[in-house]
Amino acid sequence: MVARMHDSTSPRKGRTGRPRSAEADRAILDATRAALVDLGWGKLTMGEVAARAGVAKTTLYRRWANKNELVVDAVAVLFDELELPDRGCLKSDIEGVVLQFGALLARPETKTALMAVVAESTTDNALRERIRSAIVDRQKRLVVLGRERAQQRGELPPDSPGAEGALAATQAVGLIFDVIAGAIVHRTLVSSEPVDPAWAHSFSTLLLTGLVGLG
Amino acid sequence: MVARMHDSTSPRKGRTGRPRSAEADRAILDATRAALVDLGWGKLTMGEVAARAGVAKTTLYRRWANKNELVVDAVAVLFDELELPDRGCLKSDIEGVVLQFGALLARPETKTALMAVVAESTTDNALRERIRSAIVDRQKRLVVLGRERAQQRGELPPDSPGAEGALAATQAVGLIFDVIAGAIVHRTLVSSEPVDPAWAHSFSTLLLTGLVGLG
Amino acid sequence: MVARMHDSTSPRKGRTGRPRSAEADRAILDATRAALVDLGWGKLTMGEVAARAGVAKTTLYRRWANKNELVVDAVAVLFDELELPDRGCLKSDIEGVVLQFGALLARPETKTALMAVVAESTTDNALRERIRSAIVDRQKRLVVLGRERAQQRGELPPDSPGAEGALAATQAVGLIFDVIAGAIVHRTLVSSEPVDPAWAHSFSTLLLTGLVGLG
Amino acid sequence: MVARMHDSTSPRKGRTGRPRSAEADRAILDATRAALVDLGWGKLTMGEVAARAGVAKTTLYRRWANKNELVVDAVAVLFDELELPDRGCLKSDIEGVVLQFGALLARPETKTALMAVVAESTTDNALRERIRSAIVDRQKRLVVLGRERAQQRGELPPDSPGAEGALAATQAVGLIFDVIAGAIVHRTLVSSEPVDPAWAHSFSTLLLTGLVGLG
DNA sequence: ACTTAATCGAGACGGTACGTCGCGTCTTTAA
DNA sequence: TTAAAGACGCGACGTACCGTCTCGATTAAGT
Repeated sequence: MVARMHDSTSPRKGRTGRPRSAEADRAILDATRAALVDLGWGKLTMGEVAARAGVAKTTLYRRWANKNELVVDAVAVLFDELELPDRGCLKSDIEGVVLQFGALLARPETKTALMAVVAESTTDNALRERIRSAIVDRQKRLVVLGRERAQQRGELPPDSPGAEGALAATQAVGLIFDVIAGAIVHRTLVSSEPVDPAWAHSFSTLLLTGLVGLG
Repeated sequence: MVARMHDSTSPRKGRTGRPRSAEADRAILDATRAALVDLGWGKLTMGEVAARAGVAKTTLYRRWANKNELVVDAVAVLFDELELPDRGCLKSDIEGVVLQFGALLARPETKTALMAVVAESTTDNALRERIRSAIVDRQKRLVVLGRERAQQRGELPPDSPGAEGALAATQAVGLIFDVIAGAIVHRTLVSSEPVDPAWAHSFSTLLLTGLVGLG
Repeated sequence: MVARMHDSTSPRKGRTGRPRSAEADRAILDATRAALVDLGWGKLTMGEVAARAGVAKTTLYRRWANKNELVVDAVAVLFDELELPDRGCLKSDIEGVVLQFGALLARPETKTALMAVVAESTTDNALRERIRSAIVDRQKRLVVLGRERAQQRGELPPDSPGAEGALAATQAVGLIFDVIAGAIVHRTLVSSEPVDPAWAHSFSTLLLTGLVGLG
Repeated sequence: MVARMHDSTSPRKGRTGRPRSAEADRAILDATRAALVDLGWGKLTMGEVAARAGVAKTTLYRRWANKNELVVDAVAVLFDELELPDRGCLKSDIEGVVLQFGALLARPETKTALMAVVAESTTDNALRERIRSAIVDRQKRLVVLGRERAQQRGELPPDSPGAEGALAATQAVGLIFDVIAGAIVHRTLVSSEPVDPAWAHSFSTLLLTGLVGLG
């Protein structure tokens, strides 16, 4: 189910009949997020979402094919709030974004939704692709940006020139992203301990100087 | 559901009544893993597991309260196969365990089951606790062991003496575990790229020497 | 369970939503009767009825709260086939209806179902009420009709005028109904002997002339 | 299952091993009657009876093969209390026994148990036979006795002599028994109205003088 | 006293049916 | 044509009892 059933931007010109309610769209997505917080993924039902949104089940299915699609759309927007403020040095930049991401994952709807859709994606390639494009890849910009800033400051060596260097840089971005996002997610969801300033400090130290520097 | 319904280690001394069948335990867990491979998390049903195990559904529910608890126990044992072979230096040891863990997560039953139960655990504290005790905490041994070995070899500084030092060491183990496990899980399940020797090399380099060394 | 879950007579005017399928109603009641013949009360299951009716189990439960209620409704209609043909004199009329009722109770589905629901009704007031309204009270018409006819023929004295007379008539109908129905049921189900013309003759003689006349 | 699994009168001579507990027998039958009152036939479970009797389920099944057998044994004794006191005339004798039987059937355990086993017997011939021998036929003595008394008093004509007359007398007893017992059972369990002196009077009048005499 | 063996309680076992819940679809009336 | 309402077929759920089967612990009668 890659093809969207739903595109609120198309005005559906030249069509007859009663138009779809834009308000229903908003109410459904809001209800989905709220229900996710209250019930979690497993207890979330389409009927419940419809009831909370004051809408018939038919109206949901007219827009989204199933629970996964609905939830991905409902939560994708939540991840766009991450930013990389310039705190003057690479270490501070890292700590800042780590704390932001940690705070985001501490919120119940974010935590629940992210894990649920990722879990579902292990058996649904289309869903995995959708998550990557809608959520994950968009956040790699933070790593790219932080890296560029650090190179300009001289905290990191510049990329090697040429195609090889570009490839190495891409791979480095991927690696760093997996390490940062993975560590935060694992600490929050598996170890279930908080991503607080002390941990952010330890983590950024490890990331910058390695195990030897950790002491 | 804090109290365990199931504890195969206690021999139930002095208790009356017919004892639980140890063979049923084993058959159920085997059937769960097999069904997980064939059907995936979403299609896995208690009835199917019972049928495959040649056991009544009641027998499952007598031991596990629901699908999540059962799958955690069924999958937990898979993680016990991880080892830390002595490859002579810290870097090689890390690469070895990273590759092992990566291979484990590449198997469908591990991947799908682990993500699903972690997702459910975001709204189920008892389940989270069970995951931690049955899976996560038991694997921290690998980090502890690798650290000790490296200290004996002189690759890492020894722990500071006294209570403070012990605390710092515990925190360091937790941090390192979150970083290693988090990175592997994230690469496998979110980025959906393989944990191969090249990546293991890059990752262990980053972990040992930090971003500067990655250059 | 005083409120009816099921009322096929109300056309639900002005209500919204998909209406209940009248065909499903019929199919379910037919299937219930057929299954009753094949399986008997004890082996009759809701799932079996649903399967025979080509209907989902939920559809049964949407209409009837349990097996008893369903069977009462399924069997009630069978009693409507009883008639009081005009055979010219009271005694013949009685013999006719006695034989009809005896034949009805000889059929397996009637016998097994009636006794089972009556047995359940000893501890279920709602069920007893349903039996009375769906089966018993509707057949009192036969007694009322037979009595009127006999009065018109002069075989029985007319009702006394006034309220007292009406009350006495009502009580007489109740008494006669208990005697006739009770005797037939008892002979069939407890004594397990047939209601044949000879017995019908003896019984109607007893009923008309009393023990002295039986001599 | 006509053969008894259980015979408390045999001392089991010459057998070794622990003897059966006579107290358990009594406790089980008492518990069965009590549970029948509280729960009714449908909700009565072997486990419940065992728990109330302070006995293991095994102990029940060692003595009775199933619920039916147990309940028949538990309730048969209740019907032996009926008597036919000599009140001087046939009509009074009838009213007396009608009221006795009515009072017996008004008690919850009697009512429930009788209907339950009769219902079950519609699909179990052995059970029907057991009921007839243990309960029904034993009460026909009341009709025989009352008839003889009335004949001695000259209220009823004597039996015709010879084999034919004996047959006729047997059939008359059967008919009268079905009418009396049937009417009382029907009024109590189906019409669910009380068998009080007024009704007993009307009924005995009908029985003696027939419909014409009923007025 | 010591064996022998049937009984006891407790409770796990393989089954069957239960009545409920959520899914995603279909069918109605109203706007 | 869409909307709300709600019935539909389907399939899994988790529970309740069934009647059977181990268990270890009693409890006599026969040695």
